[in-house]
Parts: sequence; structure tokens; C-alpha cells
Amino acid sequence: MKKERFDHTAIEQTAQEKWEALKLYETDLTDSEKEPYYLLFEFPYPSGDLHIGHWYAFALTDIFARFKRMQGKNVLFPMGFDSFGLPAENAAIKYGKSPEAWTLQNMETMRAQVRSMGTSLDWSKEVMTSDPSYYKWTQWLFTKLYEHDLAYRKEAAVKWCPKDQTVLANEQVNDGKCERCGTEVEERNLTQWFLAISMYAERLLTDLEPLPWREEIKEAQRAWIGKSEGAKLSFTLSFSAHPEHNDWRDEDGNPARIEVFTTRPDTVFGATYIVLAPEHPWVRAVWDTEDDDVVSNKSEVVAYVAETAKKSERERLENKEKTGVRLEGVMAINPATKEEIPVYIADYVLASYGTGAVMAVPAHDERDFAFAKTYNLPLKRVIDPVTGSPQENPEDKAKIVAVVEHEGQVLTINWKPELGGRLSVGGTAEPDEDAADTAMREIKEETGYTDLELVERAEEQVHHEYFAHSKNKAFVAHTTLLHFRLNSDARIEPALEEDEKGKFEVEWVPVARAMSEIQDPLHSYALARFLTPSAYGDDGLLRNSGQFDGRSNREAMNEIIDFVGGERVTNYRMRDWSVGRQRYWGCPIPMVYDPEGNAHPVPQEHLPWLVPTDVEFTPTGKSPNASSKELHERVTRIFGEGWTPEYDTLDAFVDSSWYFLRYLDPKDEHDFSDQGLLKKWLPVNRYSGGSEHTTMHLLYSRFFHKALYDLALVPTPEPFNERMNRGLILGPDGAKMSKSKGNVINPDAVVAEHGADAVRMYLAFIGPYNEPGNYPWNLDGAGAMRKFLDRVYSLKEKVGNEALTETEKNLLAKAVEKTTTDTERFKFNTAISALMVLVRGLESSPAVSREAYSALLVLLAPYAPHLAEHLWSEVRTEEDSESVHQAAWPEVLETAVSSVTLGVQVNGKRRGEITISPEASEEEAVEAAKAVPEVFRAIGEGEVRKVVYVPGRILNLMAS
RNA sequence: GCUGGAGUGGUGAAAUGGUAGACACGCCUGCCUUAGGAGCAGGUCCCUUCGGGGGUGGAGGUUCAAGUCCUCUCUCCAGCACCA
Repeated sequence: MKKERFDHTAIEQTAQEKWEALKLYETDLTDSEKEPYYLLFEFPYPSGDLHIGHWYAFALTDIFARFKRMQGKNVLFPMGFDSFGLPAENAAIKYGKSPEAWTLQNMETMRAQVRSMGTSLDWSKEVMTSDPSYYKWTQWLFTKLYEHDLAYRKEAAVKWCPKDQTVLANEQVNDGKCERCGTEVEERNLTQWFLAISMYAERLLTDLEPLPWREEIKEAQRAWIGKSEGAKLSFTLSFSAHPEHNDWRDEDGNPARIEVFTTRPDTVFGATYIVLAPEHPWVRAVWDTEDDDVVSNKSEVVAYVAETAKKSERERLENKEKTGVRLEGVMAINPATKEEIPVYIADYVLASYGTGAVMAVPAHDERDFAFAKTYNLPLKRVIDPVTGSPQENPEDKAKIVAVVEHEGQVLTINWKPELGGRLSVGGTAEPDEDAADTAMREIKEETGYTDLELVERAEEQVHHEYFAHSKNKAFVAHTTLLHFRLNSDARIEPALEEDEKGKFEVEWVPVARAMSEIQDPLHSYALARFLTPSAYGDDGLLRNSGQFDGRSNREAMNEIIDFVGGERVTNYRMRDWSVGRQRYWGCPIPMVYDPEGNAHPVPQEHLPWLVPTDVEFTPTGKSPNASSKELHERVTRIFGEGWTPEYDTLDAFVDSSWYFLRYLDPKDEHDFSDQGLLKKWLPVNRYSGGSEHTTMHLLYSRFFHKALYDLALVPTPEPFNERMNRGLILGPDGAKMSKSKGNVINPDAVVAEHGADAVRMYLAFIGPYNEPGNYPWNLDGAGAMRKFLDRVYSLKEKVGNEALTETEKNLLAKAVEKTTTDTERFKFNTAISALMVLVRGLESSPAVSREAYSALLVLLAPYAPHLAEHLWSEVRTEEDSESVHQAAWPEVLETAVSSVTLGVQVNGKRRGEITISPEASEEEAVEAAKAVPEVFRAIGEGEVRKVVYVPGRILNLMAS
């Protein structure tokens, strides 16, 4: 039989016209009967072209909107445009068109395209961030934040893109390059507007916990916030060569001491020098002072500071070799040991994190270790490592582990695996003998080598806890580590104890192999300790730490902070949000300056504070708005002579931080939204978006929302409940789509061929929508979906007035159950597969009841809204709703399933299957199973000793 | 390096601890033909002496039963990264 191919163009148009005529998708926000459900997706930037990624974002979220509506929810499913932004300005520069006109035209094109997808969007709630009726309220909210000290101005080093001629947020810089154009980013000091997001760091962190988000999303936010707990410690400076400077104060009158932030105050006894960031205020003070004697090598210091200032952040990172300069004549006093330690400046210390100064503990910090190695600074170990596994009441024991090296090889004792495998040489320390002597004697006895030279004796001891099975006793071995070199292979006959003979082999193995083969934690520590020296940051027992010796470092942490007069502090990586942009096509910052230069917010009656139109927006490094005569005249007219405008515009992330609030009341001229509706509709039930917005947009809007919450402007502390990150549609070549690669899929051509429904379904079928994955676009897939839809279409011919059959009932029960749960979980792929199974089942009988077919159409409606609508209009009866999209989603049916097929295992291996009633008793099941030849054969001579029977699931027979 | 996520056919992928690979793509065989980018039927993890045996990156473990839980390990992806 030749399948009929339906005319999707006609069907789509008719269906869309019908929906508009019925006003199906205009949500009555005040409806009090149905439960509200706010479904949101990230509104797009109007770039002008609608690519397959937009389909993936909008059309698939639409599946869920239709589903929830059919479930009787009052669904708000709005759309808008994030229409301020750089591309409009770039296009304007390129084509000489006004950014506004360019943007408006793009939005017009995109609206038509989005409609063609068959989305059930409520366009009556549309917002555009570049529309004065919207940005009036962006500005108003900004002034509210300003009034509550959440928006402020300060001079700051900002990231500056020389190509785009604008300041970038930290997030817009990737690997030291502008995320937009890839140009190397520079640092500039400018007075900038900031939003105080760091004040909300802790709440952004704690409120994250209960949110039902995927762990990776939460983790990305946590990493971004970057909380670390530690202490601020004070190091007093001393000017040894010039004690008269000990009263020295910096410009602000601060005494000569340096505050450091550290997460490891427990290691303060091991701090052997101090490092300041080159931009540290104290260094600046040294630079500025007239007195050349404060730092005797001032010119060298100044040169280093100037050199690092020239370097971009990227260059500083590229050069992993640590550089720095010592401040000669200045010493710091370690508050724990009271010893004088040198002070350095080095660019591996960042001015912007912590206090811009660190105490260097080279023994326990990799970076400090690297720096110390370069500058030959002393290491002081203050923690004895603990290895092995904790034991109860271990007995003390003194041990020695010796690493013997000779020509790139290490002397090992290779015991039988059950006796410990490969180890380095070791033994028990004798109380009256030097450890080195004991070790040499033991090595001689065990291996016969005599010509040994001690290279190093580890300063620290390793506390190794273990359980000796031979003695049935737990021990903690206080282990001395020794490093020997073999000078010659002079060797005598080993003098082994009787019980040791033949139990091990003496073997020289290359260092690398020894490292991988020696598994015992104590011995592998010893090896690493001598052969690949590095810092270690692990926990253990304090040593070289005065009164704290022998204590656990973690447990003594707080006491050490108190001991040195420090203060417990929490530090965050996240810094305040720089929101000023030296750009034209953005929301003007609604601030003006009086003749003295003080900032004042533009009063509400003058909002919206319009984007000027008489500007020169070719990049000059200044905000284009500075060239507007109108803006100057406006300020003079309203505020008076001598007043000046703010020229900067807001980062577009500010616009998008609250758009979901405006959807509720997009035309309100008197308020940013409606309090009653906010109460009813917040938080957003489900927010679907791209993983690229996990840290920026998502974090910013959470912050913004919390700030508004504190100002009693929104009713909830969190804006979004569920968050779903979707994946990425790749080009057919498996690479990310981009115009330059020429692998961009034009959806229009595919839609023209297979229809919007087929494209929607293909995208839905490609993989789970709630997991970020990468899916190469495959045209055959859309064709396959079309084939399926054609089958649904052809199936109509078999529809008759017969009653629903038992078979159909069972098929439907399964399909309803699966499509309901899977659609709910955004697992559209498996929901579609359930529909396919259903259709195949219906196809296999000669006739299909109208009831079964109608039910199929209802289940299909969210996925293929046009075709479902068309077929519905052909088969529906008087009682049915006019549109399939007004039909109720079926309840999951409790059908009396008459029989189930379940697997039969014998001794855990599948041998066959039986088809029995789900209520069948164990005896019946076993009886049926034994009748299956394969099962019978598998049991063979044996006897069934035990039966595991899970009705409807499995039957497992244990036979001997 | 740190953190998180993930490893299942040629591909996209399925599997409340209970018949591994559903549903598709692709491929193979056949049928039909008005020769199509069509439709239909069957096949498609590996080995097999056709009884079976093996198989979810690898090695162990828990369990009547493990892709799923636990331990170790390898690989890939993502985020962060000189953050003290």
C-alpha cells in the first residue's frame, strides 16, 4: 500500500489560523480556577536569523507548554527579545543603519519565523529590553539599587577590549581574550559603575542548596562564587637596616604591617617569607614616598611593578616561571615564630583576591614552593604527614624507611604480594642507635650492599598507622625517612634471619617504575619525598609549631589563629559586577553629575532616560553618548548649568536579569510589574536554557532577584524553581555550527520539505532534552519523523466506530503512562518512542476504534501540534473539544493487564520467559517456568533449592 | 591541577537493582514497481560444534540478580584555574 503523504503546508497554515482565531494561547494571568504554571525559556537576542538552535530552544519548550496546558494548568509561556547589545551597533557601524531600526527589523523577521514553528507562545506578553517602556523600569530598578547602596561607582582596573572599545565583565573574558571577538584584553583603570553582587555571595550559595537543579549547574555556580574560609593574619614590618623607619606609616596612616589572607593559618609557623602583589597599596606607597631608604632597592622594585603593569593578564599567566623582587631592607615578623622573614613582590600574587598579599609557606604550597626554589628561600615543614588507615589504640613504634638510589634506579625489596609487594628498604629503629646507622646495618643485612652515603634525612616524620596481621595488633609507626646513595656496588653475602629467607627478592628498578609499583602509602610517600620533591598540602600532625607540636593541624587551626592574633574570615572569588559599558546601544545608566561631580539618580518622573539619537557611534574609546548634544542639553535643561550626564550604558545582563518579571505586566506604565501577579506566578516553575548561561545570566538574575526581594519588590528570594539546560545542535559535520565553517543548517529548507511537526519531533527525538549533550544534525532523522507522521496520517483510513478493544486499551495504557512521565521529565525522545510503539500496535489490527485514534492524537498533540489538529478536526465528535489542544491529557489508566511476560533465570542466568497473570502465585510461576524447555534443561538433574519471584518482574530459580 | 558530569552497537540512544541494546538512523537480504530521496517483509552486539558461551572502558566487591550500588583505575567532555 502506498502511503499517503499529507500536505503539511496547508495543514500548518490552517491549524495556526485556527489557534489564533480561538485565542488559545493568551493566558489570563488572573484566572483563579486553574493552577498557574510559569514556563520560561531564555529570550533571544534578535540577531536576525533564526537557526536550528532557536528551534531547539523554543519549539521543544513548546512541547512542554502544550503538555502542561492539556493537563489543565494555566500556562504562562511568553516570549520577548533581549534587544540591546553590541551586534546592533556593529551592524550600524558596518551598514550605516541605526541600531534601533536594525533591531526592530530583525525582531519582525524572527516573530514570523517563530510563529511558523507552531509554538503556543503568548505574544501579548512580549517584552523588548530596548523599548523605552521596558528600559524605563530597568533604570528605575537601578536607581532603587543605588538608593540602597547596591550600585556604586569606584575606580577599578577593568578588562578593556581594544577592538570593541569597551569594558568587559570578568565573565566576558576567556583566557585573557574578549569572548566576543577574541582580541587580547587589556587592563585599564576607569571609574565604573558596579552592582554589589559580592554582598550576596553567601546567600547565593546557601539558597542554591535546596534548588532542584542538576548538580553540575549548582557546582558551576559554587565554583564561580568561589568561597574559601580562612583567616586574616597580620605581619608587622621591621626595617632592620633603618630602625628609625619602624614608625613608618603609609599615605593613609596605616602602620607598617601587612595583612594576608590564608586558608591555611595552621601552617603559619612555616611561613618563611611574605609576598605582595605588585599592585598592593603598600608597594604603591613605597613607590610614592620621597624617602628612598625605606626600601633600599627601590628602583628595582619600581621597574618590576612597571613591567608587570605592562603585561596583560594573559602574559602573566603564560609565564609559569615565577618571578619577583625582594624588598631589600624590609623584613616582616612572623607572628607565630617572631622571626624576621623577607618580603617579596611577585606577580603570582593577585591584587584582586584576598588582601593582595600572602604568607608564603613553601613546604606546604605548590606555588610558594616553586617561588622558593627559584629564589633559594628556606623551606620549613610544619606538618608531619599521616599515612595508612586510622586504627584504634595503635601501639607506638619507631621505624625507618630508606630510599637507596644508584644510577637512576632504586633499591627495592620485592616481597611476595601477600607480604606487602614491592617496598623500599626499611626497618625498626633502635633506641640507642642513630637512625642512619640502623638503616645502613639493615640494608647490609638484607641486601648486602655496603658502600652507602646518606644524602638527606627528612626533617619530618611520617606517622603511619597500620594493622599487623602477623601480630594481630595495630601500630602507629613514627617513621624516619632517609635518602641514601650507593657509591659502589660493593656487596657482601646478606645475613638473613631464618624466617626471612626466600620470601623476597632484592631488585633495582628504575625510579618511574618504582613509583608506580610501590603501593604502600608510607613507602610511596618516602619515594616521592626524595625523588620528586614538591610541596604537600595534606593534613597531619603539627611539628616545628611551638606549643602546638603533635596536635592535628585541622583541630588546632582556630587556636593558632588566636595565638597569632588573627581573625577568621571568609573570602569569595566573585567580585562585584562591573556593569558600565562604553557603548551606545544599551540601557543608559540613569545617573547625572552635579557641578561638583557627585552622582545623582535621574528622578522617576524623567524616566525613561532615553537613548540619545544624535550620536557618533564609531568606536573612539569614549562612550558614543558623549557626542550627543541632545543629551547634554537635556541634562542642562532638567538639572541646571554645570550638570553632566553619565555616558555609559548598562551591561545587557542587567536587562535580562528581570525580564521574566515584566512578562507578567508588560504594558504597565506605573510599575515594573504587578505585585499581585508576582505573588501568584513566582517563582518561575521551569526555566529552560543553554548551559552557556549557567554562571553569568543565571547567577546575575538570582542576585538581582534577591536584591529586589530585600527591597520588598518581589515576593520570593529565588526567581526560578527548576532549571533545565539543554544540549547543542551541531552541524552535520559534528562541529559547532558557525557561518565561517559553512555548516549552519537552514531550518527553512528542512521545514519546507518535511514540515514543522517533523522538525520539532526530530529535535525532540534526538536525545534527552534535560541533559546537555551534543547532537549532530542529521537530515535523515527529520525524514524518519515525517515517515512516522505519514503513518499516523494513513492510519486514519482504518478508523471506524467500533468500540475500544482490549488490545487497544493495553496499548494505550502503556503509551499514556510513558508519554506522561517522560514528557514531564523533558525526556521527549522516549516519549516519542512510546508513541511509535503505540502506532505500530494500532497498525497491526485491521481496524482502529475512533476512541483509540483520538487518544493517540491527544498524546501526539504537543509533539506534532499541526497534524494532530488536522486529524482531530476530521475524526472528532460533537462532545470533543474544538481543538485537540483544548482536549484533556489522559489520566494514566489503571488497566487490568491480563498477562505479563517475565524473564526466567536459573542461577541468575536468563534461560527463557513465561507469560502469566501478574497475580500468579509463586507456585504457578515455577510450574509455568518448568514447562519451558530451556529452563527445564538448565535445571537438569539439579533440584530447585530457592526461588526468587517478583511478580511481573522476574523469576529466578536457584538449582543445585 | 581542582571540581563536576559521562563512558553501552557503525550512529543518536533505551533500560524503578530484575529479559542489556527499546525507539530510530545507517547497513544487509528479499519482495513490489508506475524505478523513488517511495512502499512492504525480514535481518543487523560478538563467538558457537546450534546444546550454548561471552558482552555495557578496565580490575575487584556486595547481591538470588549489577549498565545501574561500593572500592580502585583508565579515558573523554564541561566548568574553574598562580584564588593563597
